[in-house]
Amino acid sequence: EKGIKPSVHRIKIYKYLVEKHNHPTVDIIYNELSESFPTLSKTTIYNTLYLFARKKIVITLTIEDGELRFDINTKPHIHFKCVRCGRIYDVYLECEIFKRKEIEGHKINEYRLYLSGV
Amino acid sequence: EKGIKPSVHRIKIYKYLVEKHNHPTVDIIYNELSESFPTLSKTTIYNTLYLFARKKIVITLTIEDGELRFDINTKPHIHFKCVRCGRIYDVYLECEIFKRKEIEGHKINEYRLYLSGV
DNA sequence: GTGTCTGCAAACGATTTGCAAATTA
DNA sequence: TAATTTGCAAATCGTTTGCAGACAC
Repeated sequence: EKGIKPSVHRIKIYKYLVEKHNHPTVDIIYNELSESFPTLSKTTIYNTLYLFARKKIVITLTIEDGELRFDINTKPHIHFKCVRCGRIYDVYLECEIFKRKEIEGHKINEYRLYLSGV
Repeated sequence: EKGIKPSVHRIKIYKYLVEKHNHPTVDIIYNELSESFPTLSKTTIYNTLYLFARKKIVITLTIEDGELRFDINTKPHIHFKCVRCGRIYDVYLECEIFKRKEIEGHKINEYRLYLSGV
């Protein structure tokens, strides 16, 4: 996978991201995976996720202040957080502003749109 | 100001936000204000900013992961961060998606759009 | 065997809390 | 005076680092 050695831990974390495609924090992954895999450490999850992020296998999100999450879906899209159930959903909507490469003469590299509601 | 007692510290911090209208972190405020006001503590800045946020005098931003910033401009608008100079600019652009109150049957309370570029 | 991966434990930095002293009404 | 605000110091939490042992080629 893009120049990453497939260790047991990395495969486990990768599969978790693909199968759940929730938008987990490090803690969520740790809590869920360590049940079936008790020796897994948080350090390894950090290592792996930041490795994935560097290799552009995942993107990072901060929808709510101070909550870092990871998304295996690297295509540009919008995130919607339900304030009632807490889940995060991917939304694909056209928005003409996202197609612009510059605004008022300034180059734009990246768009992040977060929505919240019910 | 909306049911907040105007102590010396609170006024100082409020004026800072209005005059600079940068989008400071707690540390930025602390570093700049403590020069002219050496006894000011970070605790007070936290207290004051969270008080302002509760009273909706400021909004909070997290453009980059793990960096909490505060904005005295509570009107809905877009934030643009220049990756070269690090400054954050307010952008007012029409975007038809922002006017929608619901998407695919789900109510939307809040839109946050962050841009980065040069 | 060499280099990489893992995970404990300690370090770290931002934020929060407890509480006593200072301030304000 | 009574209630609120301030700020030090300690606690806490998420994240990072150092390093030694385990693992993979």
